[in-house]
Amino acid sequence: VNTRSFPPDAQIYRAGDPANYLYKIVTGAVRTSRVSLEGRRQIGGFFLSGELFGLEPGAQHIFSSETISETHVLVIERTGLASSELLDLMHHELRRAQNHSLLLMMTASERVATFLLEMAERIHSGGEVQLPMSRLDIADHLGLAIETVSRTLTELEKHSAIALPASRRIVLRNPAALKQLVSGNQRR
Amino acid sequence: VNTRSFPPDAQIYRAGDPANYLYKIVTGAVRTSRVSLEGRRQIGGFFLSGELFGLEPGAQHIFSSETISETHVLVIERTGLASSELLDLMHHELRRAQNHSLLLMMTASERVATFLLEMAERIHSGGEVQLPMSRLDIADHLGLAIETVSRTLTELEKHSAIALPASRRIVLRNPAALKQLVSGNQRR
DNA sequence: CGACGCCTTGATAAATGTCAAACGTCGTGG
DNA sequence: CCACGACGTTTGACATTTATCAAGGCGTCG
Repeated sequence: VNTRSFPPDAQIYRAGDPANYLYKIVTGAVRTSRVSLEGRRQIGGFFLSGELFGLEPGAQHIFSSETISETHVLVIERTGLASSELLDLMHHELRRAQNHSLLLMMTASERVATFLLEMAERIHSGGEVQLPMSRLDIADHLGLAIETVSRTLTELEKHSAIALPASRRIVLRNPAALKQLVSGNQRR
Repeated sequence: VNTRSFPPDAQIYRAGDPANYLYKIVTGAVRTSRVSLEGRRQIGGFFLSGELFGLEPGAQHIFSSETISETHVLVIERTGLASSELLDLMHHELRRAQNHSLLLMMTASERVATFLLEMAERIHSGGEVQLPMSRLDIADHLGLAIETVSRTLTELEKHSAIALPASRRIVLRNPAALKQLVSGNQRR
């Protein structure tokens, strides 16, 4: 169990690298990504303080991973983990991937609302979310154009579901409205 | 290790049921599905002869599973599997889920082409695919409207990438063109 | 102050969804 | 044997959503 530090936008591992290590974030934020044949970038997930990433099916990484901000990680040898632990982590990843698929079948505002609620939950900083990632990162995670993400956010602000004191600070003014949006009970 | 048979459109297990068993298809075809809060149906995957399904994160099923045609399965107790086997299966599922996410970020024709190529590979019946599932099933798997799936198929037929001797029989007349489509090198 | 990166906004085009109708196939019953 | 009806599929017209292209604003850091 070793520790390492990375500046912003540094690559921690690349797709194709052997997947021998897991990483636990001490401070900072990380995204995993891959570029499809068509040239589209997919962001598999975002990982925040206290979260674990780097676990992948097979011996090699399919996704690359890059830091978003300056990041300190604990490096954990995969071989040092009991298979029951591995199984648990795999469960978690699988569920994440399945939910991501579901998310990608939603409309733009549903995706954005879902994303915000999830982020708020994971950051648990009382109604206000400080996003580490750029709009483009969010767009590539949600499968939307960056302009659509931006427009959707201002739309949510207009309906006073959220407030945007700064572009990366988001106040969940009305989480219930967001949840309702996710449940699709209202069409606009 | 037991064996069971189901008529078409029978439910094998439901979301929420304890996930104590895996199923190996002897003959037939199965789909796993769930319905989101918004009422959209998502089909997680299709499973064909020889394939294994029913493995899910956690103790309960998240997806339901239904037969598509008459189906015979081998029922396998999860507890009877070595954790290394479980891990392998989980790997496989995880990769499937990740690829599904990628698919859902593609355009309609890319999704359909990808789907056809994958099906052809799994059925390996020499250039011709006999699809067990309905257009609606395909649509709910690809995250498209049924009409879009239908239109895309006739479009592919017009470009003589495929032939449609019957609605559920598809001849891959030009797999290279399909692959090219998937790689996004041509816009229409 | 100025330049750069990121974000937003606007105008327009393209893709996809929705609603509706027609078509084909297949099985049933007259 | 044929007519009918049910169901899945296709096609058409149109509405809506989202992407694309282009410009402008805003904040930060030199």
